[in-house]
Amino acid sequence: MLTVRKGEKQGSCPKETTYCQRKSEHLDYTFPKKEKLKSKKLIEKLFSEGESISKFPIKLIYLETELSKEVLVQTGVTVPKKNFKSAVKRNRIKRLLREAYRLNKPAVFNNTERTFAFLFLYLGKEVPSYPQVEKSMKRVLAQFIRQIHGEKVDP
RNA sequence: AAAGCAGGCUACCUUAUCGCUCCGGCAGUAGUGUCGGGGAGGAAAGUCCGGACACCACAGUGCAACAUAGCGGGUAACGCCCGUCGUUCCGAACCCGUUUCGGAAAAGGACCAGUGCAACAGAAAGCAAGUACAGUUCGGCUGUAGUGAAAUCGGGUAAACUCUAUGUGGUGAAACGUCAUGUAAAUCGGUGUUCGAGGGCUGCACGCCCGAGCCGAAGGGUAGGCGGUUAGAGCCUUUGGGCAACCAAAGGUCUAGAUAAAUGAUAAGGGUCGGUCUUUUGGGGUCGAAACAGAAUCCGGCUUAUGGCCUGCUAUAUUU
Repeated sequence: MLTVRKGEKQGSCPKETTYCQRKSEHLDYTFPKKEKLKSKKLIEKLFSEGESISKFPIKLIYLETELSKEVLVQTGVTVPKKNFKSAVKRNRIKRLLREAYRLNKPAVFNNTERTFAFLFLYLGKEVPSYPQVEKSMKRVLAQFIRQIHGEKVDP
C-alpha cells in the first residue's frame, strides 16, 4: 500500500534566466489582474457597440476604447450558463480560454498601439480539448489583426 | 462467487516548463521587481432543518399558518444523534408459546368532540334498514343462522380532515458599518404637520410605537474602496467519565480567502483498473479509462450525486 502524504509538495523551482530574455523580445505570457476586464459598464458597452469575430466555437467581441489601467487590452471570458449548467464545466472552459489567450496574446500586443476591450464567448455545446481551443483562438486573433490593420488603411 | 444493508478509509502520484491568487521579508516615492510560504470538497451541491452574527425603536395579545409527536439522554440548537420500551416484518431455536435469541422497518398523542372513508364477502357497513328459521305476551318483541376484522353497534381508520399538547417575530453578507464620488438638502404640481401624511412592529385583527414629510412630473448622479471576512460550538493526540450519542482535562497545532470571481495549462514518466496480443510460468507489448463535482459570512445536521478499497451482518447458490 502506498500512502502519499499531503502537504509535502515540492517547492517551486527557481525561475530560469530565460524570463528576462523573453521580456526583451516582447514575449509576455503573463495574464495579471489589471489585464482582466472587470468593469460592468464596459462589458455592457461591448455588447451594444462592440464588433465581433466568430470562428466556431469561439466568438470575440472587441471595442476600441480608453482603459483606466495602463495596458493595451483588457480581456474577459464568458461561457453561457444556458449551455453548461455545471459550474465545473464552465470553469474548465473559461480556464482553457484564458490559457489559450495568455499563450497567444503576443500576436496582438506586438501588432498594435491602440487599446481594446476583449470579450471571448464560448458558443459550443461540448467541453473542448485544449488543442481545439488553441486552434480556434489563433484563427480568431489572426482575423482580428487583419481587421484592425484593414481599418487603419481604409480611412 | 454475485446481491442487499450497515460502518470505516480514500478521492491517482512525480518531475519539468509556463501561468493565477493571497500572506510575509527585502528593494523602490510609486507602478513594480525579487525571495520564501499558503491555496477547494466529501459532498464545497440541494438550500431542506437548526444556530452564531447583523439590522428591523421595545419585541405585546389573539387568530391564522407551519413544524413536531412513547419515555429518557446528548447538544449552542434542531425536525439531528444516542439509548430504551412498545408495535410490525423476517430468520433460527426449543420447554411450540402474544416464548427466547438474532436482524430489519417506521408514518409510535387522540377516532365515548364532529365530519369523512372502507376492497372482497354479505340481503344489509354506520341518518340504519332488513334475509331465513324458531319462539312469542302478536309489538319488527326475542333468540339462532349466514358474510366479515367489524352487524340496530362507545368496531376500524388520523403518510383522512380534524382535535390536543409543545414550539416558531421578520429579513438575510446583495445583512450591516464606514470612506470616497456627485451640480441636487435644487425646480414644478398634489397632499399633510397633534382634526396627523407616511411608516414600523407578523400574513390578519387588536393594541402599541416613530412622527414631518410623502406621492407624482421633468431632469441629474453613482453602480467603487475598506471593514464585516476567516482562530472557529476549530483540528489532532493522550487520559478519565458514560452502554452510547457525547462530555471533561492536559498537551500540541494554525489549516483557502477569490469578488466578471484565483487554486490552472502542456509534456514526459510511474502506479491502478479494463480490453486485446504474446509467453511453459513469472512477465512483456499495445490501446483505452479514472467518477460525482468548484469555496463565496461561518458552524451543526439532513438529503441527493458518485469512482475505488476494507470490515461486519443477512439470506441465496456452488465447490471441498
